[in-house]
Amino acid sequence: MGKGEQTRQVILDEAFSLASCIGVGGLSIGVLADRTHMSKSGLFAHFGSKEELQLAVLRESQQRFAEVVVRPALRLPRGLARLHAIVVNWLDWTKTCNLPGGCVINAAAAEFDDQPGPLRDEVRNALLALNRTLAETVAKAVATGELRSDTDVEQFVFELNGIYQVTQQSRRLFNDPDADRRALAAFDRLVRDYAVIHAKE
Amino acid sequence: MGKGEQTRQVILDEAFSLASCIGVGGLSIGVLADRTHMSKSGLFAHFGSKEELQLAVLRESQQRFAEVVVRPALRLPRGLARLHAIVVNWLDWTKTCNLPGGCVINAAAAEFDDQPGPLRDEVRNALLALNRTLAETVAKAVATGELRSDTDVEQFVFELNGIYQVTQQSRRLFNDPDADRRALAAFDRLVRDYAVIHAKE
DNA sequence: TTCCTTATAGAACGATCGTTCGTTTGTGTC
DNA sequence: GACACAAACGAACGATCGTTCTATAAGGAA
Repeated sequence: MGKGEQTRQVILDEAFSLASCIGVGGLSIGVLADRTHMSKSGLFAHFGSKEELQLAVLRESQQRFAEVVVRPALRLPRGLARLHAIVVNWLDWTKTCNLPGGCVINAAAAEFDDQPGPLRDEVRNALLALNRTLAETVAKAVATGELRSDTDVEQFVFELNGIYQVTQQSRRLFNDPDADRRALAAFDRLVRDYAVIHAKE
Repeated sequence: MGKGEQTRQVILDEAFSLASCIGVGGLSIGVLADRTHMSKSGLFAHFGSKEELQLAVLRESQQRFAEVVVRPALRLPRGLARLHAIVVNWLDWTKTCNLPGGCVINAAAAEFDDQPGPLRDEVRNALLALNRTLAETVAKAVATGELRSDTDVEQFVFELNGIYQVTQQSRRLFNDPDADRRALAAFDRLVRDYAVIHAKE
């Protein structure tokens, strides 16, 4: 890895955790230059524009998410076991990665949902891809016979997203110590309602 | 109402709908002055600081929320009917009010959850108050015998918040035409799971 | 070492930020 | 109409924003 790639990665690391706290929109070249002990122009040259820097941060976030949340779960057998692993990794990934201020993309989703442009597109595509992954995982749990065959997969994913978002808010804004427990309880209720009934009595 | 109060309200109206699109943190005195056809200093004098303006917007949002979401529902009998009304009003209130870019406070929650200060406190208190209202409403549905007596009220409210947040995201970021339907389906599933079983067979 | 490329620094640009100040305009009261 | 007070303006402040330019320093291949 050349010198350029190397420092670019250092910048991205810093931008990543900074954006976690103040949002992708709140990133500033000057502040980032200070934190990395570089000149503004030197840092700027690596990206060409502020927007490109922001996009790079969003792509970095996607990459780490795939490595930390999705990939480890792929080693488990398809079905509920894998789905459960993804959900747990998902809920914990802000702790696993260097995300002192919560998921970058999720915050960016609320920030840019009304501002058309490349940033909104990037966020949108990232979350659409995540939903697709979740949908496939749920569909496999239907295929294995663990979830009912008439399961509304899209609805299932919809509700999963709700659980994730309220958990983030409860943790970050309310400092609710029960957030994780409640999230898992909501997930259990979701799975139970869609689960195949094995025995009648 | 004196002249001062009058223009202050004009400013707040504009700031309110602007903040809906770009966030409370993205508000700027200059832009707001242009939109209201005032000078920066003239507008500034009404609030004394930018932060005070932002706080005023958040308080304005709380007031409108109470009028549009909670109050109309209080005319319905306590219990599931009232809870249902609140949820429906809640999901629709960005359409009812002048909120082209979604709920101001909810966006601010994601924006300030990592930045200590008066703004975070205001958002936090607003959402805590909402959760308290929701909890009381759910508790009354338990009291009327419509929901099971062992209902975990906090869990119920937790999941309600999840439904609200994912609905906002689905509508604003994904332009999902099914968002409202899915939200109501999730709410129905929530109520059904906690409802008292009337007949056994 | 030599040479070319890449990476970083430094200074400056125009724009916008929130804020302050002094002045002018407007409103309401005696 | 005169007066007191509130409201709005216009100009300017220092700071920071993203960006551009030119020049210096470092890196890597021959």
